[in-house]
Amino acid sequence: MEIVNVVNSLAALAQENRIRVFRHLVQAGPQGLAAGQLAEELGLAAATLSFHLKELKHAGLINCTRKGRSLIYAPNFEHMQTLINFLLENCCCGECSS
Amino acid sequence: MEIVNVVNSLAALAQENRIRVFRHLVQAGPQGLAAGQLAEELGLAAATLSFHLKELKHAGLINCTRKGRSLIYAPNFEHMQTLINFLLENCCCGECSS
DNA sequence: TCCATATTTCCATTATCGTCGAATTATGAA
DNA sequence: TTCATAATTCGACGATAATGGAAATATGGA
Repeated sequence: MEIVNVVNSLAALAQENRIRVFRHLVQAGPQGLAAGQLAEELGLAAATLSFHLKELKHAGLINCTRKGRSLIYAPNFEHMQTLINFLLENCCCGECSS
Repeated sequence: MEIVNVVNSLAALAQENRIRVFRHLVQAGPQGLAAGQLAEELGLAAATLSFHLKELKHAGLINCTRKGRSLIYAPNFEHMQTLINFLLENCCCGECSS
């Protein structure tokens, strides 16, 4: 993973509504959730949620598939794993081996 | 760690110059580096670096001690470990055990 | 085709971020 | 005390982010 991707991924997660969205999707699991359901459950305006979903998707943290009229969003666990590995790899210096 | 601290820490790292500063400090190790030395080695204006150091310090990612006229900055490895543990704890769902 | 639903894009507004020169504060040495 | 060095704070600027109403796009059903 390039450093610019790391910065983008961290920036995507470094916003309260987006981290709520992401964790909600993590809790929902691999089968994902529709955008509308997310908007209702998190109390976000559709346009606002769409903006944040785009950010998370652009960073590679979530995937999107269509199911009928709905767009289903789910976490990209592999990307998250890569991001965490990068942080562990560069920040741990022995003292903080996991 | 509170979620607001997580957001603050991620936001602090989600900026190219700040991640450069942080990783430079990580590489320098626990003995740390003076602000002026950091500024020179990273090619940053003193005021700019000071701004970023304040952000990192406020997030708890680095510590600061005075040594004569110089202020020495060093990574806070414990904080980093806590942050990584939070991410692992909340995002891993079995698929991505480290 | 026409309509309803789901979501995104567009737009404007407000707030915050990143930058750096200049001024200020803090420390140490003569 | 006076000066030099180290770093921060101040001030201003341009750039980007966050928000949500309104309009546009996409899909499916009648």
